[in-house]
Amino acid sequence: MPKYNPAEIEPRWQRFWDENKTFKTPTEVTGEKLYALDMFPYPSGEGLHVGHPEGYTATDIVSRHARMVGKTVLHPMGFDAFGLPAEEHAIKHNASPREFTEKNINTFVRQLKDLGFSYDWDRQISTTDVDYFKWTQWIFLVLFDTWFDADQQKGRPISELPIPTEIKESGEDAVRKYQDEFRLAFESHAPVNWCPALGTVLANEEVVDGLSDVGDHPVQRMPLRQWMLRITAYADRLESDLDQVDWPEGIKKLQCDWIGRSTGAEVDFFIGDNDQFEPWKKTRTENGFPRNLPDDALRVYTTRPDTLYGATYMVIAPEHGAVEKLTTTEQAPAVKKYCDDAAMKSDRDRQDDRTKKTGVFTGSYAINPINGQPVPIWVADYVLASYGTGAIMAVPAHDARDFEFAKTYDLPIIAVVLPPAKSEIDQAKLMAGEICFAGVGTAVNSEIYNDLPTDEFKNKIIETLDSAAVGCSAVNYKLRDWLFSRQRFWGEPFPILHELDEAGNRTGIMRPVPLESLPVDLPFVEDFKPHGRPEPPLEKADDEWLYPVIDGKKYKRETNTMPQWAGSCWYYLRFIDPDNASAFIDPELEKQWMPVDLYIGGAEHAVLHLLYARFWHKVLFDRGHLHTPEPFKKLVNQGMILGDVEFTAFRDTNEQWVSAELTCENDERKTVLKSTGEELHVVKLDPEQAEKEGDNFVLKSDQQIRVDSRAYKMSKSRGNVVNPDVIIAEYGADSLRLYEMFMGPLHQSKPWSMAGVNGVRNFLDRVWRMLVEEKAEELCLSSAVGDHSPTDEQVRMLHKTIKAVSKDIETLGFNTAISRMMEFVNFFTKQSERPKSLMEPFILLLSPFAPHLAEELWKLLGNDSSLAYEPWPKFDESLTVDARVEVPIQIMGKIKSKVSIERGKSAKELETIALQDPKIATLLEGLTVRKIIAVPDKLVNIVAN
RNA sequence: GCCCGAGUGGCGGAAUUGGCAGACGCUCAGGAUUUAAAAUCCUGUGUCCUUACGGACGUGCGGGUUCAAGUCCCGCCUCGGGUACCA
Repeated sequence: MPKYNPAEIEPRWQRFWDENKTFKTPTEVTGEKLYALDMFPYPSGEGLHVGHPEGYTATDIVSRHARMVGKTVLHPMGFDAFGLPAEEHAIKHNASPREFTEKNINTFVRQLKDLGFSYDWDRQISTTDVDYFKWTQWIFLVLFDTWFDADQQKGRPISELPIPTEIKESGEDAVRKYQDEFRLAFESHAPVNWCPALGTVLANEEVVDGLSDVGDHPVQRMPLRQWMLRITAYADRLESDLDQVDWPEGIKKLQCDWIGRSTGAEVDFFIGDNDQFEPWKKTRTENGFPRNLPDDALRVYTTRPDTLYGATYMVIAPEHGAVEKLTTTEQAPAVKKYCDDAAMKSDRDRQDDRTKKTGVFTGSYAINPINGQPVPIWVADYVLASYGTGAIMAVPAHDARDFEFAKTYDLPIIAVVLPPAKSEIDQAKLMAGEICFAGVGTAVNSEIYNDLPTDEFKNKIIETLDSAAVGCSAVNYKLRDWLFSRQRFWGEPFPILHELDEAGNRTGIMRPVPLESLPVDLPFVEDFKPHGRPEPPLEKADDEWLYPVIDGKKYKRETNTMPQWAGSCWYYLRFIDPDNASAFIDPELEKQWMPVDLYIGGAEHAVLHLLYARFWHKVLFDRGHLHTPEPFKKLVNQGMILGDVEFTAFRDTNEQWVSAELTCENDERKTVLKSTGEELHVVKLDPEQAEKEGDNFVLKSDQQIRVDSRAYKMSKSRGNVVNPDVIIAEYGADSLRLYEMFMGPLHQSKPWSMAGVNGVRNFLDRVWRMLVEEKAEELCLSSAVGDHSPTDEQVRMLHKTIKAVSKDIETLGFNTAISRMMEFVNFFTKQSERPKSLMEPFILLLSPFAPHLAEELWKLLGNDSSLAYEPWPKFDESLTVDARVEVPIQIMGKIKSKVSIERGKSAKELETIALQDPKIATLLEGLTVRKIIAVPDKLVNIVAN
């Protein structure tokens, strides 16, 4: 009994593809190329999750389709394998992170092959391969060798950096140190996330709400020598080049917001005696606006220079360099205490305190350059040292934070912007300082600028400030430079040597490891357990590794390692030329294949990975190593696959049911009674126990009790994780692929449903039976399939299907493509004659979606080679439309009748046909026809009363 | 708070430029086949009224534009995601 048996078919075809290298990338691109890329996975110990194959199936369908339309396809897969979990595992089990990682990669490869993806496995790479990270280190050295020329907006070799004469005269070391200040990769003393409980430093992404992602321990900020990458230099290009790519608008916006470009002005407030203000202004006008701020002024950044007349006080960050200088002796103890407290505060505490504003008066005043008014200077932690100039002019009438602060400390509030007339803001309250208005409007209380609209005012006042040399227009970004080092073992070592003096101390001179000495491999380290101090584990390497001697000089290797992002910043380039031993990529191949045409992955990488990769790409582009300014032409984010829908009900301590709308979640994520906070039992219901009542679900046994119905994110703790291995074993890989595509639109998140998997399996069974004689002893074609000449109707069915499926693959509308194929099968299983000439093209249509089954049936239809490169079926437009159409006839927009007519009737003819329709004629009796709208082949609407 | 995204049957979801709401699948019900079951095949399945013929209502809510609105405009509500003192 030859039943559809994926467990037998699928491994057989996977072996066939493997042995015949069916999906090996051609060495030459002929005709059009397609580079279809998945965001490569982190090979976790848990193995593949059903979320992975969603995007992978999508790119696989696109790739398989592209091969059939004659494109040359690059479709690779690799692994982003550095990272904390492997290191943690190694510490716990006293094992090697490399072995653990390799084991996990093997599992992933096995699982991916089980799904029948058409990857070119000869190009498999892992970021942990020594041959791979050799080039990651090389790219780091490119960054190290590059400075950003702001005038040309371009990264250039450090050797081209203009050196001031006085530096040049001070000798070679001075020049090297000067250059070091401009490199895109540079050292700095930055605060890091130090977690005392875990005894380790954490990456930002491992800190959630000021607590460690693992174990919820508090995290402190402490300064440490770190490597930084000057991504801020590329902020403008990273923002403006988004115009060149075909990405979802939402993702572009996320990146823009993350870059956070804002325009405004820097303004200097004079610090000194009142009678010195006029002379100061005069000197300024004469000497111009100083690039480096002199001691006699406090510089602020504002996006609203138009509110300068409303600045009633100033605030500097507790970490601001001028705090001490500005603090009067009288205020010194209070200010010192405040700043010390702020430094001690963990991020968590700062978050908790965010709602209430605190601060302390320094005792000094600054003079507003526009009106000569003295304003008090405060210190407060709601101003960040790391943004703008670390100081602000506070305009409480027009900024919510300043308003709150002014109310707390009873500072004056002066309104200087009137809201537009149609606004609902209460003007009287605004003028009285009772409310705050942050929008735009027209100026008031601003002397000669009164009545100017905000925008005009801004431009005018920047001009004024500029000509008086007390301010200038300025741009700021939320984007910070990228903290690029980690104090971990399992990452790429930096290819940097620090020169040591006789005593073994760093001289401050750095030397890149030369290309011929790359890669710098990870040394053997006995034990990389955290030891309570934030020193990198590589400090424990033996002296031979740690202290190389070159040309008689002793060096110490850099012992920080790169973050996990490093390897994923350029892997898409290496896939093009994975075995190149002499370069990171062959320039000719790069020209052939770049950019990536389609890039699919999760939205969790919308900002960081995509921004970092674009940054590296631009640096490599500037330095002439690449020919495209952007790496990823089209980007699609797949939605999240949630667990099966769950029904939950709640019981109180007396075992009484509590209706869902009376409950809420408390801070500890426990479900409690809204009114009393009493903790409730959460009861998972069988779907049978719930039923729909109005807009909600209720208990069948007590319809007064509302229950919760929703799908949750899959998680181990919730126990709703679906393992792809299990689905493949039970339904087959083709069913899993098809189901994940059939669930809904690719970009949308959607709940898993086992019944749905069964549904698509049913469809594949029907495909099988459409062609296979199930009752026969041996595998053979169904008697219905043969060399019949097809009927018109059958031909139309095929051509309609080809058209729809082809279009849907192009727009990535896989769910509707599948439903069209279902319609085809539903139609033909009812036909007693199924012409082979129509069955063959159908199998080709199905093949990108369910490749194993398609290959099997293709062979059964008498073909002896793989269908992977068969030409994609073509359709004839004229054969996709029916000769007759059914046209609804409406009266006043309501359908009253339908007529079947020949396609292509004119509006005039339609009108006549509609009025002659007996049913319509009866209904129109006694009514006056006012107007008839007839849309050919669509509908007729009669307006009558 | 702010910024995105989404609300369509019991469920997942379909619906070129406004033009037959509910394609396709699941679920459920009935029937055929079968000694029986599984499998398969057929029929039905938005809500309400009606014995029926048929009719009324219906795309989160309230308004509007239009011959015609799931689709366009205005005002809300709910859910999901992101982000958080960025001046």
